[in-house]
This record gives sequence, C-alpha cells and structure tokens, in this order.
Amino acid sequence: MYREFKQLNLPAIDAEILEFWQQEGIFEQSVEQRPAGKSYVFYEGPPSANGKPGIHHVMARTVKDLFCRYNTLKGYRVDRKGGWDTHGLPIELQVEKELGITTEDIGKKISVDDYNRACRSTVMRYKDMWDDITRKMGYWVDLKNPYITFENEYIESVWSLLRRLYEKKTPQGDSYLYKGFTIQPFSPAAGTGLSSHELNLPGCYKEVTDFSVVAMFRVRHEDQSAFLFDEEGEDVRILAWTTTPWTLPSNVALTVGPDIEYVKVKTFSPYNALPVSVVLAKDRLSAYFNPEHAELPMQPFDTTEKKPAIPYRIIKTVKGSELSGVRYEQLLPYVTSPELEARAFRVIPGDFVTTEDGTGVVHTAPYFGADDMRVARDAGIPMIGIPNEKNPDLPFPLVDRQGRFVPELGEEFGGRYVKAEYYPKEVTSDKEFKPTDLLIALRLKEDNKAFKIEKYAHNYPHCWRTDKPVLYYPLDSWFIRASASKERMAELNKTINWQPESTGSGRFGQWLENLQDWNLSRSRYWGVPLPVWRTEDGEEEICVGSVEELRAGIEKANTQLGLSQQAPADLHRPYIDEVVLVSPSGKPMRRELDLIDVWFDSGAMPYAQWHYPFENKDTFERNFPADFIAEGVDQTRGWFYTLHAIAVMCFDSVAYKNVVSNGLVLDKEGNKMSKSKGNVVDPFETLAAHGADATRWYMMSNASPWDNLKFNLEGIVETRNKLFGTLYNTYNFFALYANLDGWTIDEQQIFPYEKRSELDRWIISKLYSLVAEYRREMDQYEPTRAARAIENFVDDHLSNWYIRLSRRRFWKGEMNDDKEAAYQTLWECLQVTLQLMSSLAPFFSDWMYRNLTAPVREKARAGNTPLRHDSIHLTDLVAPDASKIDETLEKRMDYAQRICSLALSIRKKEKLRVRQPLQKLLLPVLDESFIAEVDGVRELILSEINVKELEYVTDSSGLLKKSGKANFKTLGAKCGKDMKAVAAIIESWTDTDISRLEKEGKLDVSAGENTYSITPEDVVLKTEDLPGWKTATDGSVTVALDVTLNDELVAEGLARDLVNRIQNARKDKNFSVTDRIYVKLENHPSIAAAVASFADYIKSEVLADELVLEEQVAGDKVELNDEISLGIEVLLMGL
RNA sequence: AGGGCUAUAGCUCAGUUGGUUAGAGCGCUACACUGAUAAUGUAGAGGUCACCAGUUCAACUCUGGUUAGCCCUACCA
Repeated sequence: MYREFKQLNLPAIDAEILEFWQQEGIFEQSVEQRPAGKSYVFYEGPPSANGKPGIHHVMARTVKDLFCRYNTLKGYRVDRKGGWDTHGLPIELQVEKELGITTEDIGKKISVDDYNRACRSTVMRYKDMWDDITRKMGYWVDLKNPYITFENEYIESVWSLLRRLYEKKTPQGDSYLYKGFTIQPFSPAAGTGLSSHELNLPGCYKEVTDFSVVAMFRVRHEDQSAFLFDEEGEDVRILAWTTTPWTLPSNVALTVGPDIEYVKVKTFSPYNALPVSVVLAKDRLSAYFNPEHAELPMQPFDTTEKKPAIPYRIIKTVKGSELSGVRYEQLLPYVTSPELEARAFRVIPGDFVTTEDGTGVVHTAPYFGADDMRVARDAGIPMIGIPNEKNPDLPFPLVDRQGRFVPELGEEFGGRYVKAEYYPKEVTSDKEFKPTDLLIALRLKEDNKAFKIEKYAHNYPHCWRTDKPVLYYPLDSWFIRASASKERMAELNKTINWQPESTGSGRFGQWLENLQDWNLSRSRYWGVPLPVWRTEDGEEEICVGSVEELRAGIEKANTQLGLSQQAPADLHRPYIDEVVLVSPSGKPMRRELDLIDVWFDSGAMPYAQWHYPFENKDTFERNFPADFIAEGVDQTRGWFYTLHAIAVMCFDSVAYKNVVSNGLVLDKEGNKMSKSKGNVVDPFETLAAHGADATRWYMMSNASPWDNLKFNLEGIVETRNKLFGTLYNTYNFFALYANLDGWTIDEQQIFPYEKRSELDRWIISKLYSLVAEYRREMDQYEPTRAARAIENFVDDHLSNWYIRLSRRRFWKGEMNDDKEAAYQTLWECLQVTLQLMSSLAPFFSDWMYRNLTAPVREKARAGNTPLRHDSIHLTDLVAPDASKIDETLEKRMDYAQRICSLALSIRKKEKLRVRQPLQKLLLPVLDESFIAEVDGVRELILSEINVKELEYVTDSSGLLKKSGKANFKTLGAKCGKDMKAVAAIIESWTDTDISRLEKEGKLDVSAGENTYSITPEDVVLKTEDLPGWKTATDGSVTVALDVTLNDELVAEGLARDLVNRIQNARKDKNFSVTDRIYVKLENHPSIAAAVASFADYIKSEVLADELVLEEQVAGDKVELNDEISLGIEVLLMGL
C-alpha cells in the first residue's frame, strides 16, 4: 500500500526524514558508497561560531549543499569536511567588551594567558546553535571531524606555508615573506597602529575643520625648467594645496596628473603684492582668480585693502607630463641631505591626481600618505628624515611616535604636537594657543611662500579608543610579496569558472591587476603567531616551519645559551613568545611579536585542514584543488582571494575550479537586515514554520543566488503551494488509485514506451527533456534555471496537462494495458522529478521517494535493482536519454494545447459550458505538415474541448484567405533601409498575391530605387478569419468553432450535467469512489430525451446499477441549469 | 573617490546572436470546471522596459552618459 495523507505538512516531513537520516546514517552512506578515486572536491569556508547563524547563512549553505548533493547523485564521492574560523579581531573585540577591558589592559590587568583563554572559550559559544541550523536546514557537512583554526596542527600547517613563502624568492632574490614598512593608520595618543576594520567602526570619521594652505614652491631656473621662464629673474612658483600643513616640512615632491592641463599665470603674491608667476591646473584657475580681474592693468595692488582685486594674465598652458622632472627649492629646509638635493624636490607624475579641489598639484610627503609613498617610490624619490644608520634608505620620520615634531625642526617647531588634539586641555584652552598647522601656515606667509590660507572642513578618521585624530604613519610590518605573483594569479584566475562571471573578471580580476603586497602583521594576541625569530640587531633571523624545527631550535638554544626551555604545548601567545632561539653566530633570537592576518588562516585551509604536509599527503593531493566553493560575494577579496593567493604562490595552482558567490539577503523592502531595524529574519522560526525545503527552494528559484534576495515569507508560501502542493496532490491522486487497483511498480516489467499512448510518450519526452536541461544548468552552476525548469515541468506539463487529461484513465474501469501504462508513466515522472529535486529539496524528495518505493523495496533488494536504496540520496541520477525525447511529439502537443486554449476561449466568449458538446472544430491550414501533426493529437483535442469532429480548411476548400507579414529577420538583411516600405507592401498583399508567391516561389517587390525578390521564407503567413464562424487566433494557429446546437447535442449536454450532479450527490453522501449506486431522478420533462438516449452512459459514469425516473424524489432540488431544477437521490446498492 | 552588481506589470522575476503583440507567477476582477477539490482552467485590467544621447532600416537588447539602490575597496592632497 502507498501511504495516503490528509494534508501537506512540510515541517513534519523534515522531522520524519531527519530522524531517518540520522538512524540510518544516510549522509555517511551517501559519501562512503562512492569510490574514493572519483572525487568531487568541496571546501567549506569556515564560519565563526561566536555569532549566531542568520537566514543569510541558510542561503549560502543551500548553494553549497545543492552542488555537493548533485555531484553525489552523479556518482562522485564528495567529502565535506566542516570547519571553524576561530581567530581574529572581531573575537578579540567582543572579549574585550565582555571583560570590560581595553587593548592596553592586556598583559597588565589581565594576563595574555587568561585573555587568550577567554577568546578560546568564546569562539565556540554558538556552536550548538550552528550545529542545529546545519541539521535542520539539511546541510550535509561533516561536523564530527572539523578543522579548527586554533589547533596546534592547524597552526603548524600555516607555519609551513609561511616558511615556503619565506624561502621562495623572486628572480631578484627577494623573499616572498619580508619585513617592510607601510603607511598605516596610527594613533599616537594610543601609541598603536589601527586596522582598517577599526577605522570602519561607526563614528570614526568625523567632520573636523583644519587649516589648509596653498603653498608656493619656487621653481629652479635650469635647462629642464627653462620653458617656464619668460623673463630674466622671474619668480615662478608651483601651487600645491594641503589640509595637513604639518606634513610640509616632509615634502619631497609635487605630484601632477600627466594628462591634466596646467597654466602658468603671471600675477602678484596675494599677501604682499610682489610679482610672481604661478603654475596650477587650468580647471582650478577659477577657484583662485576672478575672471573679471584678468583685464586689470598689471600693477601691484594695495595690500591694505581687505579684498584686493589682483590682476593676472595666463601666459601659457602645459601638460602635466611636461612639468614632470622640473625641480624646485625645498619649501621648509629644516632637514635635507645631498641625496635629497640631488633626487628629491621634483615634480613627478601620479594617476590619482584630480582637479576636483586644490590646485591640481599634490604636495607629496611619502611618510604620511600611502599614495604619496607609492608615487615617490615609483619615481625614485628618497625619503626625508633623521638619518638612520641601520637603514640609510629609511630615515626616521620628522614626527615621532607620540605625534611630535623632532628636535631637528628647530626651536620654532621641534617638540610641538602636530595635531592640537594631542596636547593636554590646559594647553589648548590658552587663548594664545595656536595649532601647529596654523603656525606653519603663518611661517609660510611671512616667508612669502603662502598663496592662500583658509579653514577647511572635511571628514577625518579618529581613533575609536582615544577619540583623537589618526595620523598616517610608517610602521614596520611583515608582508607577503603578493605583487610579485600578480601576473600568475591573473593568468590562473582566467581558468576559474566564476559564477557570476563578472565577479571573476570584474571585482576580482581588477583587484588582482592592482595587487599590492599583503600586509600580514597584526599587533594582537589571539591568532597564529608569526614564526619568525630575530636577533636584537635584526641582522639574523629564521623562520620556523614546523613544531619539529621549533623543538630542535629550542634544544640548540638550550645547549648554546645555557637555557632550559621546553617546547610550548600551545603554540599561541604568550607561551611562544617566551621561546628564545639561537642564531648561527650564537646570538639569542626572539620572536617577532606580530600575529598574522586571520585571512591567511582561512586561505590556508586546503592544506591545514589535513595537517598537510605533516600528515595525510594522499588525502591532500586527492583533494586539491577544489572543484567547487561558494561563499558570499563579500568574500571576493577575503577568502576567495586568500585561497587563490596562497595556492598560486605556494603551489602554482588554482585553489578552486568553480566558485559561486552569492549576494546578500535583504528584507522584503530591500533593506539590509540589522538588529537596530528589527527586520532580522530568524532562520529557526522560518524553518519551523515553512520547512527547510520550501525555504531552500524559494531562495534558489526566486532569483539567481548572486543577485541580492529580497526575502519575503509570502514567497516561501507560494513555493509551498505551487510546487510542493502540486506534487503532493499528484502523489495523493496516484496513491489513491494505485491502492484501489493494488498496483505497484515492477522494475522487471516496464511497459514498452512505443506502446504507450501519445500523451504518455509526450510527458516522458518532456521528462527527459527536463533531465537534459536540468543537468546542463546544474553543470554550469545555474541553480535558479535548474529549479525553474523543474517547476515548469511539474506545474505546466505534469499537473496541468498530463494529469488533467489522464484522470479518467486512472479511475475508469478495470486494470488493462492503458491503465498500466498510465500508472507506470506517472510513477516514472514522479520518481525522476523527485530525483532532480533532491539536491535542492532533500527532505520532501526523500519522503516521497520512500512513499513511492516502499512497497517494492524488499523485492528490489533481493533483485539488486535500482529501487533497493532506502533513500533517494543514495540513488544514481537518471541518465540523459535522447531516445525518449521526441521533439515532433512535443511540438504536436504544443499545437494541441494552443488549439484547446483557443477553443475554450471561444466557448467562454459564447457562454457555452464545456459540458455542452459541440459539433465541429475547423482548423485553417497553412501547410500540409500541420495536418499530419494535429492528426496525432486529434482525439485528445476533441475530448478536451468536448467537440465531435475536427475538420481542416485547406486552400482547395475555397474558404481560406491568407495574408502575410514581413519576416523582419530575413528581410532586414536583404532590404536594409527599404525595410519599412517592403513590410508595408507585404502587408497589403491579398490572398491572390500570397498564392502567387507560394506557387512561383518568389515575388518581386519594388521599394525606393530597388527591387527585391521575396521568397516564402521572407513572409510570415496567417489566415484571415472565416466569415460566419467564431474564431480565435494565437500566432500562426487559428481555430473556428461551430457553435450551433441541435436536439441531440443539447440532450447529451444535459446528460453530462446530470452525471455531474449525481457525482456531486455521491460526494455529498461521502460514498467511496468504488461504491455502486441506485439513482432516482425526478421525471422532469426537460430531461426526458437526455435520459432516454444516454441512460447507459450516465449509469456507467456514475457507477449506477439502476437509474429510475420517479414523480417524487426525496431531498432538495438540484439546479441543472438556469431553467431546470429537479430532485436527485442516490442510494447505495443493496440498501 | 574607484570598481562591481541591480533597475522590465502593484509585488517577485523571465526575456536567447538587435527583428515589429515584451512574458510568467503572485495579487486584483469576472467567469468556468469539478472523482486531484484548502486543487484547476479561461478571460480582463495592469508597462513612457529608470532617464538622456548615439549606432541601426529596426534598440528592453549594443555603445556612451546620467540618476537611484546595494556591495567591495579607499588617508584623495
């Protein structure tokens, strides 16, 4: 017996199937039954369990699960090792918050040991919740043996990768892991660098008002700059704007845009009226000069006037590229050197220069700006600062780590804080207090080096701890020389299949093109320690690549330095910091205190999850690179990048072959979900209310996963009703009759396809077309198209056509071949559809598969046939089978559907109910093949629309009138701009013209000055309405319906009405569908003819043994139509 | 600021290499069907295909620009 159900309850199905999976270990079986040699490799991007799972995780994990299940069905072994991301700043910040401490307190109020222990206990806080959602959403991943990034084995693998990078050298001999410095956000008040993450905390960017200065840099008159000088002794200056005047003593270059036009303007210095020529961007002229003053006589203005009119003349225009190389005098020569004099203080090109504000010339102080540093390096400009004996190329900056000018800036500026906020309040509250920026501006003004001084309001980042402005400052860091591999990364990226493609070529590709070195250092506590030890003078260093090496190093140090250290049991800080190693020359070495970027942790997972290269070499090699990964698009420069970068640099390989990046899950209005807005959707509630399958299906079918999803619960309900509801109804329908007939599938006795009806063969053809389409889309990682193809099949083809037209075959009469064929066909459709669905709807599909196959399981086991499997997830995906696809049959059926639809629309217009039989349907025919095709489905059409005969109207009938319309596709190429004229001519053609065209195969048309030969392909034919007939048209198909009735037809219509009313009465009385009945009808004169002619028909339809007419019938009267109502009584036979 | 994605019916989305009636589902209205019945069908209303310009005989589709929303990256002086 097949199970029958009262109503669809998806959450209950989830629970039933979860229980079953767990009991039988279905997930494990689904992996293990596949051969190890045929693997489909998936990498799980580790979530961090210190936050609760959200609905967006359900989305991301549905994508992952879907392709893993699909490839399992295709016969691949898909190991899915789970993982947990356990390090990182968010965890540290959370712990700080919960402990009520700040970063400075670590090591003081709380030991690093205790602090790290707190982190360790926090990271798995919501692990149970994660495991729960994983289970409930049906995400199959191995959570029993996950990789955990804080474990020693994981860290050791990371070390070995770092060691590889340390040993890897560029052709120039530079190591891929190196210590360098970079310009980073730095808080002098807190004495620490800040991560970009900290700079993105809310409230960090504040609007502040600073003094901005346009400084005048005096051009040296020499050969290279001769073109800027027009008179002997001319004072030529380049104007550059800055909002940080304190960086001006560190100026070493001026950056111009190579393609920007600059002008030289003869004028007078605004603060003292001395003659001067200034250079600035042409587009910026109006910001500094009033066009009305361009005509004033060229003479000095009165400096005592408040707003003097300053005359000026544009002398010449030059491109930025021409200015490049021009040298100028140092603006504030506190610190200089022969090298600086020789190579600095020049104009250099830079691509970031704009003419939005300022002068189009950027004052460049490399130590205090990342862009500045980059262009200065590219141009070979030396750094300015206090000489550094150890590293002459990197002198110390002119501002110290407390944010003060160094003493070398003299009495006037030495020791001054560069930002007013760094002074104590007592100092700044003094009326006489002037911020350093202002003092510098005034100094420039006094020396005739300032062109304009004004206040300027802008957004500036502040330290979230001290609330004081951040400086950009050179800091030491360890880097990975990613830039050295960027061509290779870009090249290998092109071999990766990105979904959507644009993320790979756009967001990711362009990022690779402009790749900078990877700053690995984090000055934190909870993370993977950088395994580099250095002597105090930095002369000698080693990079440790394994615990074994560490042990050996410790022993050596113990011997040579007389220590008694042991290798730490935990590789984290603070224990690892206590390890002292010994250098080849015998000096003690201490660990560089940096931790590494957590993104390196996760990018290392292909290796570290197996503790490669220390263990599991085979496993690793079998599982690298991945066939498939998926994460949110926000991971493009996160995990997607770090996986790729490490794989390319360490193994010259991609890390993954296919990658799907999914978009965000927004609320139904399209807003981001956030706790403060209260629009967060709880995934547990959603799954509990609607079931995992409807949720998963909705998320994949509504829009492509890489588009943002506007998450709407109503959408899930719709999915439930349309797809799952329809399948459920279909199943119940099937189960009802199969149980009545005692029918079960017999795998050995497949009813030959060629002997099945047209309709059966059609739905089978549709089914296998679906199989092919589904596999094609899934293989291209197009889950949305795949899901929609299934929906389309289930709703439009299986339910609304096949079942609707086949119902009668299931309930009419005894078992026979036709019924057998119908059962088998429907069973196969369900079975195959469920299999296709099972990747996306794993619960429902398994539940129904089990219902459909349970009656034959034992037999299948015994015979080792495909249905032996307890779960659909253990079966083999149905193979595509072109032999079952019949495209001409599909086309025929398409005609049938369109013809029926048209005929029904005529009935509707004429108010002719479908139960009323009609005599004749006319089909005008455009070509003979149409007749052959429609003949194949003629019976089907006639019964569906309740019409007695079908007649074709051909040319020879004389009834048919044809007209034509231009086929723009073929004619467009031929006619070009005469297209419109030709189209008009074709439309004006009469039936005779068309006949000529058909007979002669071509017809000439003149339009404009040209004559075109029109062939039948160039014309789309249609038929004119048949005069005197009711017609309807859809594209090339026209139908005409004979709507006249005669007594015979009316009687038959009434008979059908009676059948319907009697059936209703049966149902009202809750008779079983197989009960035989006795029918009493009131002897109403209007039905006499109908009963007389159709008594047998009525009796057989309603399973009546007796049909009698009586004057009086018990019970209420039933309306037969507008005019007739009569009494009907049905009784069970034998009562 | 740069890069990316998106913009089509009230809502969610399709729309093939440009081709002349721009589709589906939901919702709404009306009607029908009734041994799948908490299902189904038919019809109707509902569109300046975000805006502007260009290419073309022809643009929802291609090109350029603009606007809006979102994501990522970012010290613009």
